[in-house]
Amino acid sequence: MSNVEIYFKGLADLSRLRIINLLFTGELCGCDIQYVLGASQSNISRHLTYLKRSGLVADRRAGYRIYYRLVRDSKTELKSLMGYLRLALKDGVFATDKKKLKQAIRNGACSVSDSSLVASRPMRTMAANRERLP
Amino acid sequence: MSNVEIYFKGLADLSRLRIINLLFTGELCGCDIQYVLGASQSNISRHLTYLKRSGLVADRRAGYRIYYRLVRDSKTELKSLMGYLRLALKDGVFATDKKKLKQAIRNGACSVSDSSLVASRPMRTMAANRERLP
DNA sequence: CATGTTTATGCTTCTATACGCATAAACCTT
DNA sequence: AAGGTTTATGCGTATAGAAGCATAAACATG
Repeated sequence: MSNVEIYFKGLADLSRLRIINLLFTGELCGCDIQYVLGASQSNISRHLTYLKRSGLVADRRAGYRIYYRLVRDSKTELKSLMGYLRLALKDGVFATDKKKLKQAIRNGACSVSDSSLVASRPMRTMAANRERLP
Repeated sequence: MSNVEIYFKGLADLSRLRIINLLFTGELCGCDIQYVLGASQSNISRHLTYLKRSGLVADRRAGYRIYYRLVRDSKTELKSLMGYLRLALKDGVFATDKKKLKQAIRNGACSVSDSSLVASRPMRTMAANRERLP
């Protein structure tokens, strides 16, 4: 399959677009993504696997967490696609998702975009996320 | 569904990407698209319907032919997406498809990008297309 | 009106994918 | 080693999309 086709197949799903939208904020661990989307753990995991397979998302392990991020490819092609996404993901669910994420981070979610802050911030667990649920 | 999602679902298919690629050349009628992709008529028709529903392609009728074209939306968002596509669709099938199309047009396919040429060019039918097939 | 050209659609089949549930796997802390 | 947190995966099911075949619909010309 051509890159283009792979990218589009990866992006042709609302949940995955919502994840991409969140990742524009910075690196996130799976549990925070799960919290914002309000979906099941296996669901989120599968979508993240799909996005990795498509070459749009990369990850790194840190302890028992895995942090996901948008790939920073230097190729013009991918940059252009990301540029479009940044433009296009802004209304509706995408906006409310971002608000929800920021709120969660203020309340001490596990993810931080600036990894130098990790040590100085309280570590919140998934249980803590669950407590934030309505 | 958000626009983004609709666009990506519309583009998450190789045949439809190949069609978009051809339409960058200009307006095309269904039979020439069919000839280049080498697919069945109903197949092409369905993909074109899908692309129209997604808001990526527009059409106009001229006699018993229908000419399809990329939408020329002034919104930055869609322009950005089209910009990406123009960048990304260039290798592999996309390149050979374009060659095949140009060849077909030289040989007198029904489609012309410049409608002012219509009168002065011989009208070729789908039967003519079939004759060009191997 | 009869015939030919192009496009659309109803129907069926096949495949891909999304989701939930349960369980495994990787890693941590104590 | 034991128990807790996060992530991955196997399995079954439901749904969406893609393709082929036949047929209808829209339009033209003679």
